[in-house]
Amino acid sequence: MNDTPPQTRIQARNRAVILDAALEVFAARGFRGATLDRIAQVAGLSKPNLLYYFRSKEALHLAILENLMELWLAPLRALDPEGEPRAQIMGYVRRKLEMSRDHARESRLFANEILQGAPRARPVLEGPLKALVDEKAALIAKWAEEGRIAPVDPHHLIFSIWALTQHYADFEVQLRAIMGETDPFPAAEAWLERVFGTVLDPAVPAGRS
Amino acid sequence: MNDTPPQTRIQARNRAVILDAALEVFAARGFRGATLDRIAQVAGLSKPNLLYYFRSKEALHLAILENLMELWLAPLRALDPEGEPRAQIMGYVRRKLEMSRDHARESRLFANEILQGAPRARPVLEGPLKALVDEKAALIAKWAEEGRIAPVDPHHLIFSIWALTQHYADFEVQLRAIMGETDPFPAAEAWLERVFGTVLDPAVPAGRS
DNA sequence: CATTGATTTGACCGCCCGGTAAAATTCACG
DNA sequence: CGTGAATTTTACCGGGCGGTCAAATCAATG
Repeated sequence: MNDTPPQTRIQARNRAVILDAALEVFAARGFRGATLDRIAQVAGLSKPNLLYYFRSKEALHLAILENLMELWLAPLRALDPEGEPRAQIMGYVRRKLEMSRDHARESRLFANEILQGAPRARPVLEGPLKALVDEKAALIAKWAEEGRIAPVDPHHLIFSIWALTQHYADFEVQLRAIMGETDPFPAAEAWLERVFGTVLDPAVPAGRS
Repeated sequence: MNDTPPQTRIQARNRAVILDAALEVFAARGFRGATLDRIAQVAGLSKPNLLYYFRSKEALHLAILENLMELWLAPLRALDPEGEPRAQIMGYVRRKLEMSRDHARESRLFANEILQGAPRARPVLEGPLKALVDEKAALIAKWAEEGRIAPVDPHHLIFSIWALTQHYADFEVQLRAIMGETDPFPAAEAWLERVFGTVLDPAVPAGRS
């Protein structure tokens, strides 16, 4: 499985620099909108030098995607079947929101990729992502059946967590246009705690008409 | 104000065809990823012919944005200060979800634009959009003070409605990868009714720890 | 310090892109 | 059906794009 056998220090450093620059540019402009010239410029290298480390734009994008998958799936993977259900789900919400705050570029890169039909990420979505989601959805469904959380549609609950947390990274420009310079994350955390806290509370009757 | 004085039938038809094709292509690939050749091809015209109706790619994109603004703001604008608060907000949620179902391309075009820093839509965001949101947020705040809905942060409530509804259009590929071919909208509608129904219910205590 | 492999550079290629010019065609109207 | 305006096409241009190549430079080892 080790397909990067001997790696010099220079290689390690330059690959890292390039991946970071490419993340920046792909996130800000999408795959087609990004140019190798710009990535090379941000990385502080010449374009042919960049292509010495990654044989094509496509390969570079795929390398980023692979690098990111573990980071991206980790918060959901950490949902613990042995833990207290509501605490587990609230923890997931919190971790996802932290992702939006601390890894906004990664979030925007994914958003760009999916918006444009996921031409490169499709296999990951239909493979590992689907498997993980199905597994955790089953867990949440079990918790609901046992009455430890309110009865919910597990898939739509997960989609809601994605939507609400990622929105703060992906649509940041819009939020700032409306809210100004104030950091939205403290209020967002309180709000999301409130939303999912009430909707998961088994003692709360599903909203009256 | 009438800056399109005499418009022939051919002009009306071709402008409409072009705008539709451009919406399709911009939504699927973003501004930089879209090409005039492709838009012309989808519209069934030659590229110079397309440029006879819109003087540049930029102008075409702006025309779409202007066309869309009214459609896009309408659901929020319809929030009626005289209506019953919860019914009004639930109606807004429903209208926005309908937008995602019936105008997915428009949603994705906006998402692309905002994701990439809103270089063209910024004025609209900071102008009319902010004004409308501030107005309606004040209305929601008033309703909350009067105890007619649960106390909420009005801005984050609105952001949540955007995030949850638009997610079904913008991330459709991801949803389908996980859920398969089944239409997600019926379940989505029930779920959103549930979420906002409980979170707005003044009789429901904010979720316990 | 010489040699050899790793790294970097400059010059370049062919293609695609946004856009233009002008000729050719079509249309509306008397 | 003739005429002038509206529309469409053909041919093209300059620049930027992803990518290649061979030469130059650098780094590590004996």
